[in-house]
Amino acid sequence: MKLAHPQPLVMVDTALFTIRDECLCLILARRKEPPFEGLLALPGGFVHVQEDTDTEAAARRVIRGKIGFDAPYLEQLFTFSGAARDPRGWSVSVAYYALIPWSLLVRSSSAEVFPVDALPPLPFDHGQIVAKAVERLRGKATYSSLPAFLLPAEFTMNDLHRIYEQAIGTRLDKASFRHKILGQDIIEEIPDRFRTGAHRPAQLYRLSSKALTPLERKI
Amino acid sequence: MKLAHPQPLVMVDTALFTIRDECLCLILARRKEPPFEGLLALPGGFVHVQEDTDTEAAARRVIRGKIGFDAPYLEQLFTFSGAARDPRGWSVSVAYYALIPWSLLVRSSSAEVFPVDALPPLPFDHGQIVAKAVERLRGKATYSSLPAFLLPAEFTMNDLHRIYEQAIGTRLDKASFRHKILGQDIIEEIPDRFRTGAHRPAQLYRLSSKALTPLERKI
DNA sequence: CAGTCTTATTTGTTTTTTGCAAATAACATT
DNA sequence: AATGTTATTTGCAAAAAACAAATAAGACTG
Repeated sequence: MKLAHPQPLVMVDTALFTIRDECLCLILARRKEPPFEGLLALPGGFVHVQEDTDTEAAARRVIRGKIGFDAPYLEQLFTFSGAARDPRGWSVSVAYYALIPWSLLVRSSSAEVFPVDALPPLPFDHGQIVAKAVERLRGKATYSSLPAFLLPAEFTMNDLHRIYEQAIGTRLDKASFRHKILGQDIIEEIPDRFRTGAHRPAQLYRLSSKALTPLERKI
Repeated sequence: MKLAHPQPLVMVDTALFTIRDECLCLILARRKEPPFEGLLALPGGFVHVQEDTDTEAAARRVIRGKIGFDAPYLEQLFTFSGAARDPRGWSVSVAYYALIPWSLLVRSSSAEVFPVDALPPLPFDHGQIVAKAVERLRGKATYSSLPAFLLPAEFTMNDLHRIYEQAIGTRLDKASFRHKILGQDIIEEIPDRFRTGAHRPAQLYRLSSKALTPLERKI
C-alpha cells in the first residue's frame, strides 16, 4: 500500500518504579547505542510490528529484557510525540509505567536503581515522562489500591500505611486509614499468618481479587 | 537514516462530546474514503509530520476540520495499537477526547450528533475508544470540574448540577453539591448577572482560573 | 521471670462532611 | 394580589474523618 504521508518512528518507554529503603525509586538502563550512547535513560525501544501484538506487548518485552520477568502492575501512561524529542526524527513514544516490589528485584543483577528525587539528567524527553509518571502514581494513590503493588505479596497494615504515605507524600491517620482500606475489600487477611518481632505480632494481608477497583468516593 | 524496523502507521482519532437536550452526545464524521467509506466513525486522520508539531496538534487540526474551531477542552485519552485494528496495517492511534458546549455547535453545519447510548455501529476499534472516553469522562466528573466545559461560558448552579448528574449518571443532593463546588473555588459568581424567568433569578457563574484543579479529597 | 520496650490494634471523642427534607426567596404570569 | 415556578437557604440526623490516647502482645533484659 502506498502511504500518503511519511510515518513517524514508534517506540515505547517505560518508567519502572520500586520502593527501596522507604524511598520511591526508578530503574534506569545504560544506553548501548546512539543517540546518547552510554547515558542512563528509561528502558525503551522501537515497536517490532512482526513480534509485538500491540504497544503494551512491546512494553512487556522491554521490561522482561530489563528485569527478566513481567511487572506485577503495568499501565499505559501517556504518548509523547514530535519532531524534537528524538534526534532520529519525528517520533511517537508510548510511555508505560510499572510497579515492581523491591523484593523481586534484589536478585536481578543489571538493574540500576535511583531515587526519583535524585535522578541523573535524562536524555530525550525522559525527564518529562518521569514527571508525568510520578504525578500519575501520586494521583492514583489517593483513590486506588495502586501503591500496594509496590509491596511484596504479603504485607502488614503498617507496611501498606507507610507505602501510601510514601506515594502520596502526606501523613495519613492510622485508624482512619485502616478503617477505610478494610471497608473496601481491596486486601484480605491471610488467616493465621503474622509478622513477629520484638513487639505485638502484626496480621499479614494480601491483595484481594477486587484490588484494582478504585476506592469509593463521592463528589 | 536506515531503520532497523518497519514502522507502524500513526493516526489520531477524536471523541468529541457535547450535551444536547440534556443528553451526552458524540460528533461523528462520515468517512470519505476507504476503508469503511461512507460509514460513520470518529473524526480522525494520519499524523502529518511536516505540519503537526505533535499528535495533539494533529488532533486539533482534525477537530478544526470537523467543527471549524478549537475545542475548549482537549485531553489525550489513550493510545490504541496493533495489527488488527485497521485493515491498512499495524497501526497506532493516539486517541483524544474533547468537550464542546452545544451552544458553539448549533451553527456548525456538518456535525452529525448522536447520543452516546444510541450510536450506530462504529468501524475500526472506535467502539472501544468511545467506551474508554465515556469511562474517563465519568471518572473525572466525580473529582474535577471537567463537566463544566460542556456548558457555555455563563451558567447557573442548576445548569452545573444537572450536567454533573448527566455526566456521572447518578443523583446528587442539591445543597451538598452547591456547598462542595463553592468550597473549591473552581467557579466564581459573575457579579450582578442573573438568569431571569418565571421564577426567582438565578446567579450566573463562570469557571475560575483554578477550574482544572482536581477537587480536594482524601483517601 | 517480672519489668520494659516496641510496634500493633482498638477505642473514645470531637469535628467535619453528607443526606435528606422542608422552608423561604424572588420573580413572572394571570 | 394570588399562583406557579425555579432558586437558594436552613436545620437536623447520620456518617465519615481527624485526633488523641489506651490497650494488646509479643521480645528482650537484667
